[in-house]
Amino acid sequence: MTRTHKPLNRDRVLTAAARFADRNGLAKLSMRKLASRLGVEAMSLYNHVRDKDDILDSLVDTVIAEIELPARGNAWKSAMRRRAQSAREMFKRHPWAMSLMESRRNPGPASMRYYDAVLGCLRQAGFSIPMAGHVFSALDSYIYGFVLQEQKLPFKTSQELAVLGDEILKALPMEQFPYFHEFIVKYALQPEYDYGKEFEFGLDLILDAFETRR
Amino acid sequence: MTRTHKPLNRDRVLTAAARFADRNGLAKLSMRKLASRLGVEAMSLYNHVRDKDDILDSLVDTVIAEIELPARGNAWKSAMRRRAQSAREMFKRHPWAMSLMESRRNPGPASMRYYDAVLGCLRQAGFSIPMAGHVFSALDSYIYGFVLQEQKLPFKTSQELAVLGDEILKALPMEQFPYFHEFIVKYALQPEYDYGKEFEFGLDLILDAFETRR
DNA sequence: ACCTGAACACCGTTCAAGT
DNA sequence: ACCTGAACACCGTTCAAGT
Repeated sequence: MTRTHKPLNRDRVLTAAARFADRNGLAKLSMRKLASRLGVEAMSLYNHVRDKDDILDSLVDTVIAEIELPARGNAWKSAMRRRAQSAREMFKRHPWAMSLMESRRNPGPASMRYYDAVLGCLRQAGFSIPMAGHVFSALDSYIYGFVLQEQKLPFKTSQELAVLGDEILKALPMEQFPYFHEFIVKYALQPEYDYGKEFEFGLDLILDAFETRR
Repeated sequence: MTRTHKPLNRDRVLTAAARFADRNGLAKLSMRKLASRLGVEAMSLYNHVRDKDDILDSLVDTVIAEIELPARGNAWKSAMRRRAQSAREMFKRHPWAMSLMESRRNPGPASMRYYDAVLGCLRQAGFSIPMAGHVFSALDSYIYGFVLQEQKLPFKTSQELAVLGDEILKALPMEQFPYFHEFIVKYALQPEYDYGKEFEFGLDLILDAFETRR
């Protein structure tokens, strides 16, 4: 509305874009709306970023920079566990980041620092180069895949799940889906069930399996 | 162009949508273009599907139906390995499916059959309900995450990688990224390197780890 | 150097009107 | 029952014109 007199720059555009996505979701982010957030017309943005893809590519790198790098000298397992948790928390703060990582394939400087730090931690822990590649691939696949599944769940808490319970069971006749039905009734609908806890289980399973192959 | 005289129906709309996405990518799929593919105006589609979201939700289910279900009575490990490979092949045929799975959270009938078959295989192999949940979560996280990473690579073959090699190394100064640089030069740029092979390694690692916990 | 108005080539969707 | 023209409220992006 009222003209801001601060000069616009690339960084202000990018942080505004991230804030907008945090609040409204990636789908609603448009050049026009982003510009109006900044008190400017859409066309002005093109003085500071190449195009919308440029913004999206940069957002990926910004978000990767938020992942805690493995600390030097820490035991490899706890360093990897911390990094996995940190990545998962980042995706919780920025749910739009997952869909973005998928489509963007131009790694920025933060991504490269991240790759280097992880490989360095593993190499110093005594893994061979190929084995470090195996650990990296398996761990990152697990982390990304878990977050993806977690985000796909139609509920966030066990309370939300309980509310959905009846509806779910109606769509899930026991004769047709005996095992799925059993799983939901006897396990997932119990108050102590929390899908989020699965994360640690699979993570430690993979870490332990690699410890024996170090 | 020339009017088709076959009557339009929901199924024809959906298969046309899948074909269009296979050929042109999901980003280019619009109601208008899809309609013109079917020899019709965009507005006609709304007689057969609720809206574009309806099409996308249904595509997810269609694509899940292409994943081979674990065969009854097979050993659980080979059944799970086959299903993992089958899922990965499906994502190769339909690269757009991954980004779709992420945003859609309404499981259709094929998804439910899939969940039931996997849980059934694990239960019959002697896993407890919670342990079956662990296996399912860890395995699916790994599969989805791996496919996601594989799709993110900017190259498909080791030849493509070799072509990119110089460019990659230019962006990867050894002083700044010693471990990443080492990894690329000594390992990933070797002609026998194939990221796709990592899939089996991590998959078997997880399967073996669960075998000892059965 | 930075911003903008007008324009272009697109979107998804609604609705009244046609057959 | 199915299809369509016109319309509405949007998109990303270019370009010449303004300061």
